[in-house]
Amino acid sequence: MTNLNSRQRAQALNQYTILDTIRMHKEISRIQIAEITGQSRASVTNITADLIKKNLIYEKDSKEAATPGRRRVELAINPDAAYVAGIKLSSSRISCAVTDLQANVRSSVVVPVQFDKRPLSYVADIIEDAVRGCAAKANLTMDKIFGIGVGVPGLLKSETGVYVWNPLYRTGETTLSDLISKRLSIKTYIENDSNALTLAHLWYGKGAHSNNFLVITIEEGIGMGIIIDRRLYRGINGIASEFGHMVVAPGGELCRCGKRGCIEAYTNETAILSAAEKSLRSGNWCHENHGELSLDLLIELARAGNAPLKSIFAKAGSIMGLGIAALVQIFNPEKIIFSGDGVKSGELFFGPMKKAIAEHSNEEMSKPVQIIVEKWKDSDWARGAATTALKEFYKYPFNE
Amino acid sequence: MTNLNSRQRAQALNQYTILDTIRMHKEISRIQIAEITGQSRASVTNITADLIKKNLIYEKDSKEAATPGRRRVELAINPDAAYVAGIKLSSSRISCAVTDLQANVRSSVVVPVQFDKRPLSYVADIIEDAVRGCAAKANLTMDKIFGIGVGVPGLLKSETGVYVWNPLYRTGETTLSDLISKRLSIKTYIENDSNALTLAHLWYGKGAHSNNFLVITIEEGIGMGIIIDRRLYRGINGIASEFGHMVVAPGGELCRCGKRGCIEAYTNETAILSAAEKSLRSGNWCHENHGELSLDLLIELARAGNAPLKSIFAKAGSIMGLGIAALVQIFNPEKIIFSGDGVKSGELFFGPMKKAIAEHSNEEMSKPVQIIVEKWKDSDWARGAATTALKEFYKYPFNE
DNA sequence: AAAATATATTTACACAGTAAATTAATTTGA
DNA sequence: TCAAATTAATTTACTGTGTAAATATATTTT
Repeated sequence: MTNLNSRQRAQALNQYTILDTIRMHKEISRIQIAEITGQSRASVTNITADLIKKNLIYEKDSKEAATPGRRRVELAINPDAAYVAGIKLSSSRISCAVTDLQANVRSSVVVPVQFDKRPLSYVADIIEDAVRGCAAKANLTMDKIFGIGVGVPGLLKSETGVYVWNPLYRTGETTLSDLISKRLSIKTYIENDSNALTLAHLWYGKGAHSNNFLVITIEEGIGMGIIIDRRLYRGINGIASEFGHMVVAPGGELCRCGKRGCIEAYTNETAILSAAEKSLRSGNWCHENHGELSLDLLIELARAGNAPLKSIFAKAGSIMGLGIAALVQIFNPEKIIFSGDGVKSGELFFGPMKKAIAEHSNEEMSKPVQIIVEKWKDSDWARGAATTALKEFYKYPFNE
Repeated sequence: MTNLNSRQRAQALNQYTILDTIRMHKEISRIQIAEITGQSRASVTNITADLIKKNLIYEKDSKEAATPGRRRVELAINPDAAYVAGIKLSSSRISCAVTDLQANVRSSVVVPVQFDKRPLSYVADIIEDAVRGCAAKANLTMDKIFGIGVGVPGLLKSETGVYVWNPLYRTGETTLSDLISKRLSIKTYIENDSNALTLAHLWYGKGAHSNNFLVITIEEGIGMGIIIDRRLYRGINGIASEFGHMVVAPGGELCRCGKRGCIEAYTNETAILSAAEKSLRSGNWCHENHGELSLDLLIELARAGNAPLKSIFAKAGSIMGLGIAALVQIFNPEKIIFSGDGVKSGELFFGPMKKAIAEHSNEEMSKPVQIIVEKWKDSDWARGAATTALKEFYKYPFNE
């Protein structure tokens, strides 16, 4: 599987390039593949024949076209050639999804869970059940699941799966990926949750046709993924892109990471909730009328015209904008994609953010950047995690 | 030269890999090359034979070794196989250097120049003279000069050489690289000065064995170069890494770029000089005693114990540290290299900077980073620019 | 139905790179 | 001093991917 010599590497690359080209274009003829990849038609015929034999791709019924000459036969990935599972760990729950080769979610489940008190094996138990349940729900036997991707918050060295900083469970000798792969006998890949989601954007989302972009995730934590030349950048220790804990206000608010003035300390859900609580308490607000304070409620009130709340969102947005401006100056990216549950605050947050970006970055750099706020779906995290496993599948589909 | 088919591309890659391996290791035997590149011994023999025939490399006299068996024949780049010229434009002067294939400076000249009043052709004239002079000084005829690299401050799209923002001369329709290549009939490459210097570090300097690092240049402007996976990152428009104009103090000092609170507005030579002048004027300092105010003088006075001056350097260092901390969080780089004339302020500046980095970044990320302050040589800028041309040479040395 | 046109496959082959054998250059030890 | 041992480099014989060109296939146009 590994340790190929230079000729085999060149061959593997040609094969991978063709498969990747088909995946990216969804439907594409052999001639187009030859043009795009620079390989000869004969070669494309051979390699695609191999892929068809292995059931990874199939020929679509050629559609009518009013041009003379033989019709192009469109090739497409067979989404049912294999499946993967994706797991996302959050502070309060574990989400699981099973997807096909095109990252279509076939089934998903969410299990509420408390991390802090239980041993890691308990977490692994829940994940095992979730994967089995998810597979069953999608009418799949476990042997159809090619791999499992796990997305976790915090800093971890992605090659080894070892945590550097972990907000969820106590870090021990065993890694979660080992526990899971042992239980289910399925290869398991662990990755920072934002990085995994970024890969999903690269392969199937708004970044499918971009080479350089950033993904910012807004949830309990503020995360980032960096795509450079269509590859995920992880840094020297695999712990890069800790954008949320970049300091924008030296000596400012205390952050849960221990530093002061981090972006996260102003922009995550907790920060907004606690600022809102303070504001509402000082006003004539009656708590019982609305029950538990939630982000959804705050958004509703702010949209209805509550000025102090509006300014809380605006301040958070401005701080975010200052950080994003720095990223714009440094990366000159094609686009910045905002994902995660936190995007629901919408223009309350992103309006002021965009203003701050314009103010704190050079026009030449900020104007061409596309700011994309994704519509968020609950299974997106787990789907992102699944992509981590999909990536491995596409890497080595030729050696059984 | 371009437009190779997939087989030719694979071949070119193998050839390049071997040449690159020799360059990186300075001296290396065929067996080692085979091991490192994963190619067969036979192949290495063939390709290196080709390189020897073309005079790009040569066999060193094998040295004595106390091990049994036939001695390894060390191969090395022939530095005299070709030469390149490098040009660096600063606000007050043009520096030129001619280097060999190993980036050794063979000769260099500096020409004082005023940009603002003259047409671009005047600049090109000076450059032409400088290159001819430099070549003569190194006893080389012009046909030995393979290429010219020009390093310029400001934002420019590197493929086209077109300026986006230029602090030196009025930007017109013609690009400087076109003017030069026409005059001398030598292929000319233009690149942001910091990027060029960063390439020099990657190929011949402190970054020679690192895959991911940053270079910060301190001069009139604060510049940055980003190396990711041994490649220079330029961003989507080729204008990335504008670190100097990242805002760290919203609403702070006015910067020459028009924004407020940029790192450059606190840390470049002008900022320090003007802060110092204010401080000295308010004290009992006698201007005539010391002549013109210069950075060298300020450093001398601060080192001698002038507390207000010391704190000016310290403040600049802290601001830089805040910015660097952000880079550390985002990139998790292996090392950060500081270059440029500004490094001469030494610990006055870098001491407080390091303290600020530690304060504003997570320990897991800041501790492994190597902060390297380069000793600065005057010809380093021009040498960096020359590297831009060298890079192109190594890319295509096989097709004449 | 033949001509024109475009796509895909087959054929015949080139040649870069490989494995294995051979040659070359050394040290070690008897 | 010379055979044995050891390691490096080259040569030999061959493999097989990928290529160019020819051919087959599928379709529209006239």
